[in-house]
Amino acid sequence: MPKFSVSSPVIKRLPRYYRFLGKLERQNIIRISSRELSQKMGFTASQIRQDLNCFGGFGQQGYGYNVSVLRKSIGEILGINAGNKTILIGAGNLGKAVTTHIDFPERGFKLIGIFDNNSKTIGRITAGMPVRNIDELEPFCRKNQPVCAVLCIPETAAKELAPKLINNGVKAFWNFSHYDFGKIENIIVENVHLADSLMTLAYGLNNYSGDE
Amino acid sequence: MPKFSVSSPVIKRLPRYYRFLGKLERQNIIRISSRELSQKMGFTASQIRQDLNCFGGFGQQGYGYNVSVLRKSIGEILGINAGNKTILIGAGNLGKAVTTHIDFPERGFKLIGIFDNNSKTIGRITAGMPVRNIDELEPFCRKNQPVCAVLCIPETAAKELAPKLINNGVKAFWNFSHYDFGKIENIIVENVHLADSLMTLAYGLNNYSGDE
DNA sequence: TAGATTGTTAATCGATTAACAATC
DNA sequence: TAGATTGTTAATCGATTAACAATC
Repeated sequence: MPKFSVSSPVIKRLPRYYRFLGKLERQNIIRISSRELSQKMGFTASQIRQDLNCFGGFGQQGYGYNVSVLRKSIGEILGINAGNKTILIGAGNLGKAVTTHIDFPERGFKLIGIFDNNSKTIGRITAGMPVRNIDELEPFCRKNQPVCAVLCIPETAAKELAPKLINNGVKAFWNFSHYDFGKIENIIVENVHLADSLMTLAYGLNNYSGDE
Repeated sequence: MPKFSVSSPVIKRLPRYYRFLGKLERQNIIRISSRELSQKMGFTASQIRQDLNCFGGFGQQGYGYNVSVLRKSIGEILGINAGNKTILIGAGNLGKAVTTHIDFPERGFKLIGIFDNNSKTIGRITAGMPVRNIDELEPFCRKNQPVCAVLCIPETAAKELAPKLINNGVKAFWNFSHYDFGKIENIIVENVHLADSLMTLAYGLNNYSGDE
């Protein structure tokens, strides 16, 4: 649907639009103009119209945008209904939190397996399924063909497992580890560097907050 | 130290530099040129030199940069030793994971209190301290003056608590909730929208991965 | 129809990259 | 000194904003 390759700043804004439109929908707001939406979201109206027009004309001159139609459209663009088969590796504190905190189906993913190497954790029921032994990882992949892996493991483990997963057909990684994938053809990686985020906050706190 | 207000893309790269320099240090690498570092990190050498020169000349012509000096300098710029007093609100799965997974002192923060409203959670020892009743939040703030709050709570709770925390002198928020702070004078907010991150990955998976 | 607001083109702004003189 | 590599200025690139004709 996109006219051509859409720039990454635009794509990163799509979930935000989706979220805000959801809020509007829950407030029973039927239509909204780019100007009203811009005020609510802190973007410019121009940017909103530019962004949306990367994917086609969702609005109507003189009227604006239909909230629920627009939300549904953005959901489709994002692939919210794709149900991409996904495994999660590392059922420690972080892995468990991700598993319980994120509504995978709602975001376009289907969690089909959880793995860990810790004998205390293996077998425990998490998100309705038993944590599997990491030894079963490759056979499991061959059989069930997950396309996405969530990495809640240390850097060293990620470094070791990533090539194996790629070999077994995994195309996308949600990477919470410090392992650096670099650029790999046809593989997409979304890094979540929580510590980096916190350090950015430290910078702000020490340089911009308060009376300066 | 910064010559003048440094742009946000630069600041967001600082933790990454810090992290990579740490790796180099552990490999006992003493010096590195911007070109070598650029190859390792996937930036251009030009960008690295530009970025660093926002804060002063850390290098030496003909030599490059001293790894550990540069790392230490970036750490100081980020405020890694500031020990900003911090409270965490919401000791559910996500809050617990953040508490255990993030090394706060290492990032410039000192965790001094954890709060929840769930009677099952209150009193439980987490990160070496008891989870406090949310009712104690304001008195605690008045007494202990935290400058930073980590919000691992739902949007509604964040909406209610944010103004109270600001009133009590909190200057910085690490916000895992969907609550939208907007722009507030002298208050800095670092949002972590995990679901947004995952949806970005969905987009990539459905549009760029594989043979397209 | 007149008013409103989009879709889209053009102008601006900022960030990245290239180039090179300064200098270790 | 000669070679290497920075610090910094200038050129390019891309993203955001402004403007306006198209149109509901």
